[in-house]
Amino acid sequence: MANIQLYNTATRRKERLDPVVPGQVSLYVCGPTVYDRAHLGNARSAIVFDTLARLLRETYGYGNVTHVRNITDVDDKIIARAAERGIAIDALTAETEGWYLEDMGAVGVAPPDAAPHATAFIPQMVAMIERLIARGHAYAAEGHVLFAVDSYDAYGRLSGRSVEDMIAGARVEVAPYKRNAMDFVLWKPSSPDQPGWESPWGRGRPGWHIECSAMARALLGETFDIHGGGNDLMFPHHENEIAQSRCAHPEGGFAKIWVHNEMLQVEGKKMSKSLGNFFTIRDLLDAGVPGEVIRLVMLGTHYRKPMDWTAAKREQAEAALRKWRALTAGIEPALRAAPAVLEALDDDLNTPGAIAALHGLAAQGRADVLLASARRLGLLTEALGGWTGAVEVGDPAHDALRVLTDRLVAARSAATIAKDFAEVDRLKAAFLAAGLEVRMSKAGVELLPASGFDRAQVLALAALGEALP
RNA sequence: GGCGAGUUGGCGGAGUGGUUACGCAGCGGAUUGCAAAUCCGUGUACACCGGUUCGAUUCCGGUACUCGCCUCCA
Repeated sequence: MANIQLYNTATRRKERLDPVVPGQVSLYVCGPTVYDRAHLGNARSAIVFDTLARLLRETYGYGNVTHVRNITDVDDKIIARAAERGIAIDALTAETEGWYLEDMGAVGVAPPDAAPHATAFIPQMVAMIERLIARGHAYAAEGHVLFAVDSYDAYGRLSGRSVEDMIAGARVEVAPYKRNAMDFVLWKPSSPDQPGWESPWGRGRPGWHIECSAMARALLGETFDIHGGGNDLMFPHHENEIAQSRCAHPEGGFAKIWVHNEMLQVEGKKMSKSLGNFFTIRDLLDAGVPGEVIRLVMLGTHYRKPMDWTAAKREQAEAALRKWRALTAGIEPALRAAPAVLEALDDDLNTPGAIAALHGLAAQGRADVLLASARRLGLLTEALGGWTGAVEVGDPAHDALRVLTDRLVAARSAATIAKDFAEVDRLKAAFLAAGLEVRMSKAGVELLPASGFDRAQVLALAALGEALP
C-alpha cells in the first residue's frame, strides 16, 4: 500500500499523498523559460522533482503517473535576448531547449511525460482569460488584461501574505491602469516587432502566470495531485496560478499538494552574476564534474533546506560514487531496493536518509541491493556510467585497460623477485599521468579511470605495448 | 517595513521526549616494497534564555545570528 508523505506548502503540514484518481498521480512542475543555459539552481529543482517522479512511477506504475514540465517559450526575457544576439526568437528557444534537455540528461533527469510549449496553448489561455473576465475576476485596460486580486478572497493564502502588506512593501511603480497595485497581467499588447497573437483585446501575448494555469488544466484537468517548483516561485507565480485557476474554474481545486524546494546557495549566498558565484550546469560539466556527482550532491541535502554548493561536497560525492561504482561493477541489480531507502523516500522525499542507507548497504557489501536502491535515486544508472571505473565492455578503452593492467601485474611479479621496484613505479607514474587510478593489493592490481581521465592517452599507452616507458 | 526558513560533533547532514544516524576528515591498529585502496577500532553534538515534563537536542515562548521572498528568477 502506497504511503507517500509530502510536505504541502499550502497547509504547512506533511500530508499523505491520496490521488484524486485512485492509483493515478498527476504532477505539474514549472519548467524553464528558454533563453539561457540552465544554472545550478535549476539543476537542484529539476533533480528534486525528477526524484519525486521516479518515486511516483515506481510506486504507482509507469503508466499511472503523468509528469508535466512546461517550456515557457514566450517571455520578455526571450524577446530581449533574441534581440541582443540578433537571432530569431524561434532559433533562440529551440537552441536553448536543446541545451536544457542535454544538461538535464547529464544529471540523470528523465524526460517528463509531457513538455508543453506555451506558444502551443495560446487558445486555451485566451479562453481562460475570457472566462475570468466573464466571471468578474479580470478586466481589460489599455490593451492589457489584468487579474483583479480584490475579486479573490483567498489571494495571498499560499504565500501567507495579505494584499495590504504586499502593497505596503511594494518597491515597484504601479502602472496607472491597474485598479489595485497588486493586479497582475494576464495579457499584454505586442508591438509589431514583438511576437503576438490575435485576441479579443488586440494583438498581444500572454502574461507568464496564465501559461501554467492553462497548460495544467489542458493536460491534467481542473484538479490534480501535485504542483512543484522552487520556493521563489511561491509568490507571485504560484499564488497567481491559484487565483487564475480557481476563479476560472471554481468547481476544480487546482493542485492539492504544493511542493517547493529551497534555494541553492554557493558559498553561503544565493547565486548571482554580480557576486561572481553563478554557475551553469554546463560550466560544471565542462570543468570535469560528472553529472552524477552533481546529482548526488543535490540529493545529499533535503529539498526543503537551503543547500550550499561547495568543492568539499563535490569531492565527497565523487569519492562515494567511485566506491559504489567499483563495488557494483559487473553486478546485476537486485529485484528490490532496500526497505530503508524506500521508507526514507516515502517520508517527504528524505534523500539524505536514503543516501545514508546506501552507505549502509555498501558497508555490508550488498552490491546488488545497493545498485537497485541507488537507481531509485537516479544514481549508478547505466546512462551515467563511464565516467569512472565503469568503462563498458566493447569500449576500446576497456581492452586498453586490460593490456595496461597485465603489464603492471607482470612488472610487479618480476620486481617482487628481483627486489627492484623502479620499473613498477615508472609504470604507475605513467598511468597516473594518463588519468588512471592505480590500486595494488595482495589480491591483485586494478586500474580505474579517474574522473576526467584521458581516454586518448590511455589508448596510446596501450598501443605502445612492450614499448611502455 | 511585511512574510517565511534555518541554527545538530572538525566539516556535511538525518532523526528522536529518555537508547549508536550516516558520510568525510582526524586518531589508533591491521595490511603494504613505498604509497594508495581496503579492513578493524575510536568521537555521547544538538545557538542562547526561560517554560511544560520524572526527563528536552526533540514540545511551547522569547533572544541572537544566518539566509530567502516581497522585482525576472528553480
